[in-house]
Amino acid sequence: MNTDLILQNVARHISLTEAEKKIFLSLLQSKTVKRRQSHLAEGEVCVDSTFVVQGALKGFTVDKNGIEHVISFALPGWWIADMYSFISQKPGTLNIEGLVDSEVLLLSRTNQQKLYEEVPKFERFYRILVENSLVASQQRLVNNLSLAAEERYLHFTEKYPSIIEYAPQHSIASYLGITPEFLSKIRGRLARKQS
Amino acid sequence: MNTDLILQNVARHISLTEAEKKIFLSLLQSKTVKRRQSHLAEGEVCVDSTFVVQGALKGFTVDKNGIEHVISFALPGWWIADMYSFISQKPGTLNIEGLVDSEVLLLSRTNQQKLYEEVPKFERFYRILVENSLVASQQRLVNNLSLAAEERYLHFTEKYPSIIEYAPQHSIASYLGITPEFLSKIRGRLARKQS
DNA sequence: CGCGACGTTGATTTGCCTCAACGATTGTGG
DNA sequence: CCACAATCGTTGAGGCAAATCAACGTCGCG
Repeated sequence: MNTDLILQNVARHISLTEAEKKIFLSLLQSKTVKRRQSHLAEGEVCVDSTFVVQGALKGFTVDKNGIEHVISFALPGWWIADMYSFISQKPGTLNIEGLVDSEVLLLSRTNQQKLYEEVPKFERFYRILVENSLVASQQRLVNNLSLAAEERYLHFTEKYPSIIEYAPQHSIASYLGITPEFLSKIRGRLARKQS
Repeated sequence: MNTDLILQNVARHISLTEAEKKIFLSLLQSKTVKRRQSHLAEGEVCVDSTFVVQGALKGFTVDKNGIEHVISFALPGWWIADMYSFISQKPGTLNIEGLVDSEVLLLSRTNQQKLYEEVPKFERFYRILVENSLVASQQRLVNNLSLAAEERYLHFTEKYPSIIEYAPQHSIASYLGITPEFLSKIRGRLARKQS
């Protein structure tokens, strides 16, 4: 189990003694998620919060017409979960699967609660984590409401250049809220402009 | 200062002793925000997290074409802030103003930090609060990506019937991500269908 | 009263979608 | 190691949901 990245991630917001680190790590479970393999499926309860050590995942919902809507990507150092389901421990609507073969660490809801009790500092850690997610989510909302598709794409490539290396183009289109065909046309236009 | 509602709000997630309640309340400040009065303006640092006791507020950004985009409403019992600015204490992009004459309570960032130190339970309280906001924000993203304007409007009226009593129609249109004209047409269509 | 904010309605335009066809890769079973 | 299917991106023609623009009626308020 490669724990460097996650300890580093935690250390950005709270500092732990060696004993606390040990407790934390003992509550984690490691897993590999292969490319295209489902890690969480719609209708299941999201038992674990997932930390990506290596590789890349995507989280998405499927609407009544069978269309995928990518809600989030997760790269090394990022957390991903169906927050609604994870918090309520009721069946959720999110699917999570590997974009490439990946290494992840799991913290179950039960273990998270244990962690809060044994090392209360983690309340702060997760508060900050969730605060940052909220800021990002709201920013994305604003972008979707106020920018045209082409601008959203340019923002995206600037903000998350590394995702482009992992995610197929149609997943990026889905994340941006447009069809793959239309993203292709945007890219064509931009490439022509460039030259 | 009417503190019943906010103590009730806190009690939903953590329980406080009388002494802790006293500390908490001593860190709050009360204020009235009149209809159409700005409570927070773009470019300012969001010093306070705002709890609505009575009335209603809206939070919105203004894009480069001068178009308002309503990010959130806040009714009695709800919190509102420019999360990005509040957390980082850097100038933000959100505007907040009264939809009607309102009573609010303010918790400044400094006092919040004090609160975390003096009553660590509040770390948990705000974690849960932010978790719920995040779930709502993500759900809204999904809706915007997967539903047509009419469906979004129907969802909205079902989920937030009370907002309709306070917010003018063009603010609701903005929240839904459509123009006021188009919302008017949707409502016309629905009314005709109804009868 | 008269002005500004608000909602409505219609004509026209447009950003993005749908559908369909096609090449280039990838991967998989025989 | 090859044939074949599946996945992925591209391109074009046509269509639709929602935007834009403009005109108008109503209401509340200084």
